[in-house]
Amino acid sequence: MNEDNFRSQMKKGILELCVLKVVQFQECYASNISERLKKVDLLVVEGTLYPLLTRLKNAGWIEYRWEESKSGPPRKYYQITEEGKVILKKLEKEWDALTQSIQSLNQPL
Amino acid sequence: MNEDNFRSQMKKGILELCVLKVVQFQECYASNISERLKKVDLLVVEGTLYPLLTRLKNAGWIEYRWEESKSGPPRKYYQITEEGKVILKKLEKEWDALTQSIQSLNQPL
DNA sequence: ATCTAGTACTTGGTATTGCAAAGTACCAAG
DNA sequence: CTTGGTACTTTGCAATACCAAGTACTAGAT
Repeated sequence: MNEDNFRSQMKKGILELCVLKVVQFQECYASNISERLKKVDLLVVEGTLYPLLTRLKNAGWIEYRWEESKSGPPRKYYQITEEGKVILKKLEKEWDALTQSIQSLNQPL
Repeated sequence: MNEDNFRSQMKKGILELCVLKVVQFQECYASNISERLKKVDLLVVEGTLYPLLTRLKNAGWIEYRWEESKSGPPRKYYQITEEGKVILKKLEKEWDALTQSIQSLNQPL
């Protein structure tokens, strides 16, 4: 056990929430999302982000359209679906509840 | 992907923090910890808690002493170590930073 | 004494998922 | 046509939460 890996471990399971939060406002492709998360010190590497986006898409929470790029191959621009918006609200509630729970452990019994 | 498992997924990686928070105040054995976490809806089952306690002990963040019990086998009473207290402070800072990061995703760009 | 129930701890297997690394594919500039 | 940049994909590994079964000890009932 190593505290240096702790942030990475903590991220497990909340990255879905973070990605949904990012794409809820506007269409993004992977690099947009990656940059946005990087700005808030939630670095996600390709090997994590792309499979995650695929899982979210297969779950029907996000969808994408192809768009040509001037500088390279076409990009998948993701947007949140109506179902995704519902899920996002649920996940945000769960997140708030979790932070409350942990907060409550700051005092004995 | 299924939102019902989300809370379980979110817990990944933060249970160490929760257990350290619980044992920082007083010696506990596994059932004490389990009950405390259950009260704040952070249910942890045996198969998760016991290996977790072993990992924390092997990392030197907690230690235990045996104590006889009137109703059953002896119990391992865990307490936090000095090193554990240092780690706990670090993890709490990481946790605060993480919640700040996620909070900041609640508005566009 | 032996059996049963309750408690405490341990162990083996599975599924999930973040990550590293390698691979594929497309485009533009030299 | 080669090189470099960008975008997406795939494979394998490691960590770990969970489930399920198992071990071990004590106390009380039969």
